Amino acid sequence: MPVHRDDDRSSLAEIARDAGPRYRTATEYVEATLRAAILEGRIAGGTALRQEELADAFGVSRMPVREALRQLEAQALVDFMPHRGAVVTEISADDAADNYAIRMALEPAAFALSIPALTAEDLDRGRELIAEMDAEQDPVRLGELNRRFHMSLYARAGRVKLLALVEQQLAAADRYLRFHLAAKGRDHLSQDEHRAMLDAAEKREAERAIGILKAHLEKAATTIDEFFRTRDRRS
Amino acid sequence: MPVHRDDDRSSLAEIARDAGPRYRTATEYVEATLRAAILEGRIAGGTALRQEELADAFGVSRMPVREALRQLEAQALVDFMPHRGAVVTEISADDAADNYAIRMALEPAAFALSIPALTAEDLDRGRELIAEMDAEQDPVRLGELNRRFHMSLYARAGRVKLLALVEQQLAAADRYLRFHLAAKGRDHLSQDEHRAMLDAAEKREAERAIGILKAHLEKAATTIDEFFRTRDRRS
DNA sequence: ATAGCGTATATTGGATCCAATCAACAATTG
DNA sequence: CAATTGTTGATTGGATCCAATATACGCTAT
Repeated sequence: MPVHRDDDRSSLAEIARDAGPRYRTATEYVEATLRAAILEGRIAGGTALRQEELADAFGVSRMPVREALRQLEAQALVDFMPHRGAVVTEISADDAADNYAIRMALEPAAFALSIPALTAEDLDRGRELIAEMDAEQDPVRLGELNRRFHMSLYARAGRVKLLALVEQQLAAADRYLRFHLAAKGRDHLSQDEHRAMLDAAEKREAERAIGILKAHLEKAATTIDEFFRTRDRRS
Repeated sequence: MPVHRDDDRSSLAEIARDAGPRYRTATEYVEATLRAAILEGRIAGGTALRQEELADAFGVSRMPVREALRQLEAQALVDFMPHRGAVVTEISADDAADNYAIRMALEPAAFALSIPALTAEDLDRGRELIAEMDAEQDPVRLGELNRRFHMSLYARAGRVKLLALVEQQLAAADRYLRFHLAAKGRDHLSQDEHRAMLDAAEKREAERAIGILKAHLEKAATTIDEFFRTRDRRS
């Protein structure tokens, strides 16, 4: 009988972890992959999602595709029309405004709850993420880093559902990141404000930190709104 | 050939409307019915939802049931465990706190956007709903009226996704209404505050209106939290 | 010529069937 | 006797098949 040393458990855990996320069901796999593709802008708004086509592409039958589409519908990433199928929801100036209205309501609330309980580790993680963003070129990775930075600020809010909602809205905002980069250029991603938020949070100056966050979001909302306005005027 | 008079259209529209919501797919039907049952507290948290059982009860096959459960999962009303099935999410003091944290972030924001644009019709509708609530005994109907009253205040916010999210959270709050009524008794449902909010909104005193709303939500959150604390202490 | 109606085809919605997985219990081994 | 390993029954996940519906096109009648 083999002795159960602690080493066994930890090395096994490492091996399992390095194997990467393993989808336990086909539905899970399709849903996660499709969602990422939509959020990263690899599937444009308005695209019709044919069940059979997706099934072939993913190497599964139509059924897990259908269940995945249902979940994406509930996340407002696809529109379902009975007997007409699923269509990737369109993005627009109006939708962006909605997204920012929601974020401007939720994120300051989460930040306020989190600030008093933030640890040194949280703040360090935030600083690391800022540094990574400075070096990153790929817009998709940039979006992920930005999302994780914001979440690191809210990590100690202690309200799981609130945080889940915030994360979902942050992910939805990724669909607009490309426009933000197109309008502003990649160096000007408000890293100063990110640093200022961290600084204020570290000093537990909640009012100031939240004020910067609000201004940060407001600015981003304005940038994207202007981008859409000038673009739509051209057509 | 029959002449198309305007009367035809209006009377037909009436008939169709009176016929009630007609579900175009079995999935829609199952999803709406199940969601209502969960939110109204007719299915307790922790209940395992067997697919075959539900299929028999609704007179459909397991497939529309599965798709409906997927959507409810995305709405955080059921928990899915691979190969173990769906379970109605548990309610708790913590979950209630989450729900109120989200509502306290979203609803004041929606109210602020809506107040300047509220019409006389909106305000009248609000008054009607308050009157109906005074007369209503059934807690389920009471929850629906309360939800519709709040939504009438936010109706002109002009942000569809924000409003959809608010409505979803208001519906989720219905699961706690029974506790609220148990703790406070049905006459004391803060109708004074409802009236005060309407009054302030009518006079376009945004600050005051929003202040009352925040206090209103805070009070409700405290009531439910106390209820859970005393109940859990008994066990 | 055009509005309305009927038909054909593609696509989705739903049902049934089979395979995979989990939980509980029995058996076995040290 | 305890812990692990098979084994069995119930339940979910996935595949295939059939039915229902929407869109496009062609036809007819005024």
